[in-house]
Amino acid sequence: MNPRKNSGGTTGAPARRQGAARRATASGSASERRDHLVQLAAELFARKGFQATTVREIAVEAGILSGSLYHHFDSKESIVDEVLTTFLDDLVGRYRAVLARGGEPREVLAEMVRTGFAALKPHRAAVTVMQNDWNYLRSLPGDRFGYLVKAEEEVERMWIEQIKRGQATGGIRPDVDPKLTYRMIRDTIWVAVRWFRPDGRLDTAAIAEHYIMILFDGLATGERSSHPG
Amino acid sequence: MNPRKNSGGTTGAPARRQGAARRATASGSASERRDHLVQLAAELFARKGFQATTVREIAVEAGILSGSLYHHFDSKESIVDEVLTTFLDDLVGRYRAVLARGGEPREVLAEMVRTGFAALKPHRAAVTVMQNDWNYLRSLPGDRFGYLVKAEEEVERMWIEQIKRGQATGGIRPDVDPKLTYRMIRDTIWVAVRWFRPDGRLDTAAIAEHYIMILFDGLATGERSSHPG
DNA sequence: GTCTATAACCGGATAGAC
DNA sequence: GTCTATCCGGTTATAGAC
Repeated sequence: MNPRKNSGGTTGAPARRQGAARRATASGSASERRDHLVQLAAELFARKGFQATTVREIAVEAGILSGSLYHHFDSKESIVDEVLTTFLDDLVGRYRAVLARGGEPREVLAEMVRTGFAALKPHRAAVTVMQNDWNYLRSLPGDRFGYLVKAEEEVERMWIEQIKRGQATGGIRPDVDPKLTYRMIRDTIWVAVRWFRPDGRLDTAAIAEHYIMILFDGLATGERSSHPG
Repeated sequence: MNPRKNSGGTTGAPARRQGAARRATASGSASERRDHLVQLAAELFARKGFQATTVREIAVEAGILSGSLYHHFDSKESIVDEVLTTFLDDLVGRYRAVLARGGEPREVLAEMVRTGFAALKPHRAAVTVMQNDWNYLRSLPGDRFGYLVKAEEEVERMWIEQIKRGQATGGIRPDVDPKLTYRMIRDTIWVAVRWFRPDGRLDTAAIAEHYIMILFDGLATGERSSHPG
């Protein structure tokens, strides 16, 4: 069996690339070819949805026939698996780096917001797939995509810890619910992939600063607690 | 042809129920039956996604066979069409009512936020379908779902007008981008359907007030412009 | 590494009996 | 209004030639 094939099953993200001691072959390595195929598939999954994208379409996009795809991948699922894992590994790594740098909770949170928005551009397709097809992929028999939940839980702990730390040390107002606040921040970042355009009026950095401004200082002018309700 | 069937095509939402002069039949009217089927289908669409839900599953849920469904509906698409239209008609009507009451822009915006969150409970399935399958449905040939865009555009104009009015009259800070701000508010509301549970710790009213607090006053303690960055 | 050919299956939709 | 029976096309995946 081709060692690069993802046999999936019960193994989570950590076990995935045991064959990943990829020799750097002369040029146009097999792993580059594979990554290219994954990228093509990701774009199609993002545009049409995972289920609505056929392996034939992926193959046509790559200039081969559908049967040939199975030389590279076990199944259609293993392709989307690789799309999502690549994104999550990168994101979690970046969050860890932000936390490792330390600092005031409010600064750390702002930096995490910037990290999230910054991921929209390089991982646009993967984020879209995660947004649209997360429910479906999780519902598949077996826990092939259980690592999605594991990664989400780790990220949630990171955010909530900073929010609570900010409340304890005084930078964050104590009367907000940490978990609810985390969810709203998270959702606001990732759902932006629906309207964000790389060539649009605002880049992800500008969007991040705009959101950080509203998130910390609010929309209202004048004194606090002057909002209606 | 059965007048209750939605032949879809180019007609938008307003033209839909020309046959809707439903006689109130004795009991368990045909329209009630139909609405029940739509509701069952909506739950399945929300849980598994539109494409992953088969007409056979919908039929089984209703205790009939798949062929029998076609006595009530033209197609699977016409079912999801009805799910979304019912929701959008209700939502747009409620927004219009809020605007008709008038008031300070900040009060109006807060009331619109409350209106959105309040819709999560009665329209949970429809909102989920809109979130997950909007892209796919829009991509279908023909503009069968063009009314989705029309309704979204009307709602966008409503929000942005209030934000701009607030900036002009002084209640909303002038240095935020109205369109960007609208998108973030909109997304924060609707994406909450992913984690909102009707029997959970917080009801939609509490979630709305929590969000309104952060949205207008911000997360930070102390003076303005003290945020990092 | 790709192609040809095809297996095995499942999807939406229809026609007509009852 | 529902059932029976079925059509027809599309889907993933496989086997073996080149």
